[in-house]
Amino acid sequence: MKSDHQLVIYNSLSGKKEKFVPLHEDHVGMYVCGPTLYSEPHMGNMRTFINFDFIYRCLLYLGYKVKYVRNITDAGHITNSAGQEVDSIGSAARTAQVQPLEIVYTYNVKFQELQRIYNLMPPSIEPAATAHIQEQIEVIEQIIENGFAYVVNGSVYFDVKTYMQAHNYGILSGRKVDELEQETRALNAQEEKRFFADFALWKKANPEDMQVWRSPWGNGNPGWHIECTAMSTKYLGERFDIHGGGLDLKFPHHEDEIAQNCGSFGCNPAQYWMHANMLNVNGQKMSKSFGNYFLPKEIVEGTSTLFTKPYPSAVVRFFMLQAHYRSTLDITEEALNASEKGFERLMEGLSLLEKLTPSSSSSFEVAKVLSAAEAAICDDFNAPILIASLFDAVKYIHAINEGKEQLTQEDLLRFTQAMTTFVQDVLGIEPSKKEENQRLSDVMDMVITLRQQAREKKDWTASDMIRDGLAKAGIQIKDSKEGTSWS
RNA sequence: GGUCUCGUGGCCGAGCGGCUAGGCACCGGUCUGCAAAACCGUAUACUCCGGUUCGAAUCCGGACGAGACCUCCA
Repeated sequence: MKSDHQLVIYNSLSGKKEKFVPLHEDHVGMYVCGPTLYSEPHMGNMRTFINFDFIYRCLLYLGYKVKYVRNITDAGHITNSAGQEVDSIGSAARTAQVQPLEIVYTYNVKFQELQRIYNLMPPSIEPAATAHIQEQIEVIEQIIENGFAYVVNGSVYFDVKTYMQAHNYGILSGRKVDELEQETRALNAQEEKRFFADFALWKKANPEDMQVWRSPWGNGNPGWHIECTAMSTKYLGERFDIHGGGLDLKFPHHEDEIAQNCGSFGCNPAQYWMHANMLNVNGQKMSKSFGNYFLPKEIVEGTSTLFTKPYPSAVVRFFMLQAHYRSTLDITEEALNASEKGFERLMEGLSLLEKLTPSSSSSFEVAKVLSAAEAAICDDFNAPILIASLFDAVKYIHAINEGKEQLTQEDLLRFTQAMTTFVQDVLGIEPSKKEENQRLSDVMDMVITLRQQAREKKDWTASDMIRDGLAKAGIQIKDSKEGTSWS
């Protein structure tokens, strides 16, 4: 445990930055809402997962023992814009003419692959909703017993009006239910609900449902919000430290989670609620309904029509971390290119660091240069500031290389370790792996030698022909004092 | 319509009352046969109008603009 830090976290519940004090010293329980596996997660989804992966890594860096739970939604009734119940997984299964579990399995495999591509650390536990139906039923039973839910025709609804007499519905989202009431006039069509704001805990099965579970109220499906309550409670307890998710889940999903937790166990599940902001494309939230979304694999493979070339996943990840998690981020080709250049500068600085020659004394304090980096982490996981401080460090690396600054062997080692930790462990950026193709590299050695010979003979026509020819093949020649290299 | 957030230099994006954020692009320099690359350096900003303050991008009020949520969404 790093003793000399004070982590501050922006708590959505209070709307303020607060000192982070875990419930159990040195331990952190964190729950993050994961993907619904009825389609492939898009880039916006990935931003949220990348942000919480970064937060997870920061907590580990600070020395906490973190239990990180991120669920997988593979069941659950949802309501669409027309007010009808739609089982998104079920309908995807019907469209594809396969069983729901096949849908879930297919996309789960893809999601796991994306986690590897984007270098997400695996959570401690990745529980699936379908494996916790019994736990969900038990929570619902508890809510009914406490008088905050009612059964209608094989379905169970959360009783928001009764709940409001004892608790604050809207504590997270700041919504006043009375205001909502006026706006939702057409709502009385919802026959079973007593009150428009009531939400389903359990939904009676429809004849066409492909996934159905038994319950004390008959066959049916769990409501959308209850799985998170059941699983967070099972793995982290009735009360834990951090609950995270995308900003768009704040209402109703997280608000209802709080209601369910209070309604069953009498407490808000999380001390700190954290919300990651959206990824924008063309100034709008990336969303299927806007048609401005692309897949995390498309940007890596260069198959998205939005971009003219592929970008390595590490560059995309780096780009995302150059914005704070609470800010919206606009993704454009121009911005991505800027990040790519910066990424390479950072990476080259890092590899130069390993080649530096030590001196007999140090001309600056390594700890001082990197204190900004740790301070940034502690200030609500400020990744952009962290990155800025690493670029400052890169300046020092070059200064050492040019003999303007010196470090002893010991300090150099310290510097290298710290930089590697920040870049690889905290930011989760792996140096881009160059394909080590021995044959190509042998050929290139020869080509470069030929060009060098031509240059020595001042045969510029030949040397430029080689250079231009290589450029056409996508290989860039870099001349420097130390010799010629390529990439 | 209601609730909320935001408006920073050519672009992305930090900042949360006084101190150069950072990256990219631009421009200048070093290097170079030329170029590229690399490195160094300079410049450019806080939507508008009021107010508070010795001092405001930063706080308050208003205008305009953008976005999110209110319905599935990371």
